[in-house]
Amino acid sequence: MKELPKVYEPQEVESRIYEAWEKNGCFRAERDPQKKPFTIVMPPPNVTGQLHMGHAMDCTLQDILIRFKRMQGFAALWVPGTDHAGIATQIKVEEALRNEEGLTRYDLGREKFLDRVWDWKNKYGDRIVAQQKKMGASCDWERSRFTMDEGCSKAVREVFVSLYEKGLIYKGSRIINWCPNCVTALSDAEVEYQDKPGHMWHMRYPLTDGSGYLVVATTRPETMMGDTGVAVHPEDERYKHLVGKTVTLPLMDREIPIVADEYVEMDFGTGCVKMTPAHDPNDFEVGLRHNLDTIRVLDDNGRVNANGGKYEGMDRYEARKAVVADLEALGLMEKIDDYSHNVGTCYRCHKDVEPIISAQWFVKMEPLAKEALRVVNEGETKFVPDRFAKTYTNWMENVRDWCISRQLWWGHQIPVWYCADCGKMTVSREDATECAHCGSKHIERDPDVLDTWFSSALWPFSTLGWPNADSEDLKYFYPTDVLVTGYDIIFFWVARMIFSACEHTKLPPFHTVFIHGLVRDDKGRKMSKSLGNGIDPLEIAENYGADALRFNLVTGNSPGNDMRFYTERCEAMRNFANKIWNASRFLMMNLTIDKCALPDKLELEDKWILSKLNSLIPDVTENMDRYELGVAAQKVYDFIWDSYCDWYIELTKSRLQGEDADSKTRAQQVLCYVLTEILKLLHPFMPFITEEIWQALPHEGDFLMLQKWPEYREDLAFAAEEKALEQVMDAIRAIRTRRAEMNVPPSRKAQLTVATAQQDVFAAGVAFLKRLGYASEVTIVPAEQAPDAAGQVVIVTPVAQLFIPMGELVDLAKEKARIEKELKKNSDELTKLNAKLSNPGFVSKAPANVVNAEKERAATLAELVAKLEEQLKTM
RNA sequence: GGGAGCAUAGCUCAGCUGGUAGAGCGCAUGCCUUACAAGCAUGAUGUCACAGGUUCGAGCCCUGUUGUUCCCACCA
Repeated sequence: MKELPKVYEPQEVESRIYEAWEKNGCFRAERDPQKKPFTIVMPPPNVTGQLHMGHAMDCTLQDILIRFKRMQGFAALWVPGTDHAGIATQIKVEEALRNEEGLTRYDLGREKFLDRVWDWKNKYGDRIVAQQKKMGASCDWERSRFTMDEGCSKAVREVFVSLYEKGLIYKGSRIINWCPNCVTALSDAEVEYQDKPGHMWHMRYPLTDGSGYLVVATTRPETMMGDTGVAVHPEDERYKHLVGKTVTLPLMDREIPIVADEYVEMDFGTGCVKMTPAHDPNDFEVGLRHNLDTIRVLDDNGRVNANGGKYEGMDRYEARKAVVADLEALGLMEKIDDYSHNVGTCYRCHKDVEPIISAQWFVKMEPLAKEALRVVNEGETKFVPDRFAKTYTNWMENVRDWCISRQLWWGHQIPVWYCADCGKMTVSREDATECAHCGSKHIERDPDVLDTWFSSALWPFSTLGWPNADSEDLKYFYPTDVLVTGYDIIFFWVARMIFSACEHTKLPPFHTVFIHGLVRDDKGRKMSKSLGNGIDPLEIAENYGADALRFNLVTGNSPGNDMRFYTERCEAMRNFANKIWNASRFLMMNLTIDKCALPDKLELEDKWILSKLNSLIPDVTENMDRYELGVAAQKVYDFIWDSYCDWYIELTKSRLQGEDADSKTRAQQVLCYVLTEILKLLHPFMPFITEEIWQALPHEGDFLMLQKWPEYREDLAFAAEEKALEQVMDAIRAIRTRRAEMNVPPSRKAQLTVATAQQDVFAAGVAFLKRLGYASEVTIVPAEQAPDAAGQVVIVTPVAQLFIPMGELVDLAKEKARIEKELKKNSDELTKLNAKLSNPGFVSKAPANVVNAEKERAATLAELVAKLEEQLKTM
């Protein structure tokens, strides 16, 4: 027998096991008509990113589900892949370019720059995959995809063109969110609002006729050069008479109209609002209604442009200062209040976003949202936990058109060509060489690329071969089953996948969206680079083992809720792994059999553990089916540590070390059988250590990960035996408690007399009472033949009285006090119970099994109370 | 302004369809009992935020209150 180390060493085991799985094709999903498919597509991480704790959790949850389903006999496919992550990746490469060579992307030009990005992608693209492998991810790596690979690109092209042809993609000039730092448009979802302290400037705009001035209140004085009107509420008595007149825009000396619009709130500010249609979405709308000019005053870099008069060339913050100073100098600044307000910032660089009017491409959302809402409302796609369905529908009901063009180079370039001759657009699935309208060769491709999420939105079907309708994978594995992701990208991604799939495949992409929370640091803060409070999952895996990390990430929190990450908790999980390791080590040290089949004869403790295991199996399976992974894991944990290790192994020791060879073999068989079943139940959570141990045990088949998930067995339900042994265990616990209270060391054995009506049960438990109850000798007598209590310690359990002659060790007064305390506790409980049972409402309305259970409990309590009272009398 | 979550042991959190309040860590006491001191045994600690209601019975269901966190929208 191999000598195993006392302490489990995960590092060596994990890499070796993973390699073995991979080499033997354990992760490969075959299309098997005999099996049902089960498919998960992985949320593709940024190709140049690194695995963080959130990924680790996401990865673990998916791996648990996929391993569970694989063991249940499904053709389980987990499609991995990475995302090109437009802005993020481009920024990184630009940074490197600047730092290493002092160049900008413009210095290189588009083509050469893109070559650089691909180099970067090829260099770092495998890093995240390696990290996922460390976590134990059982993906089908051969089906790995990238959002810009050929197939995905084809899908993107197809979707763009078909949406365009249906009129669901259009180009238009709208107010969009513009990041002057990233120099691109952003979608609404990519803007994060932050409360920032600022000011409310009250500025005087003189009436052109010289009859006074209006005061407008604004938080953004630097946009005033683009003002093309002042709006007041039509009902506002203060300003009604001025509507139709004009004011002269200070500093620009331009005459602009005063218009009436319901948009203005009379109670806010001064009731007069400056209108800057080119730089504010609301002003833009008002501008449309009143035919106001649109004057853009900021350029793409956030600097004042030629329309900004003398401020041209200043950046937006300089311009603000200058405008304010000039107005003050002119006596036009009425007052400045402190005012904090929400400012939109770029989700990438966190710089302030500018609303700017710009010609961009949009997806028309309303028609798409309809079906996307229906599938969720009608339950074709369910959210777990279901409260997130509300988050989803809320967003979908109010969704605005999606700005999909980005002024970047890295991404899917928009498949539209503009003709220099006829001015028309050619929108094409293939690269165009001539104008589709006039045949001119003078065409130029739209330089913009698509929002990264445009391609991610197609991920569930583009990875399976769509738009190729003949794709076998698509036919077999699509629609997928479960999508696992954090609640933070429901809008970015989940929503867009659902409407895209509904539109292009006519099916919802998955039936379940399993949402998890964020992993936070131990103080409850979000882990972030800027705070420097991130914990590297790989470092944790290195120190405690990937199994321990995984277990930590799924236990102790419930679906959809954030969790705090405590490194100390990993220690506890590592200890658990070690516990299993040592239990297995013990078993292997005692193993003389080469098969784990159950014996035909079972003893009391065998039936007890088998029966408990038997009820654990459907219990855990049900939790898994309901995505209550943490609860399932906890139950397996408890069973292993408490039932198997602390009790069953201890109960078998006397047999393993005893003379009876048959009994010894049978004990080994049951130990081995139960351990094997446990390893299966635990495998999805802790794949490495379970596989390692299973390989060392007698087994059939090649890998634990390909074994069949345990099922309930009618022939292994032993309710009576289970209950019987519990009675002995109760006695053992009672003895231990008393001895501990009296500070008797375990080494000091004592004689034990058991007076009970359950003589058979206790007879079967003699060995246990000796070993675990520290009895030197055990005598069992009928209940009515209980010995004289004088000079003995008497311990009362509901089914037995235990007598131990160690009077000299006992402090009588203390003992009496203790019994009185116990008596009180039990009689109080009994009183409560009796009150309940004499309540006619309870007896008549509560279900019969509940009433019976309570009656039974009252009976045993009454017996216990009587015995305790009797015992007190003798003292 | 709209929506959602959370409030349970000293700390972090579980608690499934209402039926005797749990875990891990920490704490206390005793044990090197030849699988494991990363362990074993035993123990202490709860007005389940507050106030009502439904029910025979509420940590769980309903209403309201307070505190707290988050999401969405956004008034210049």
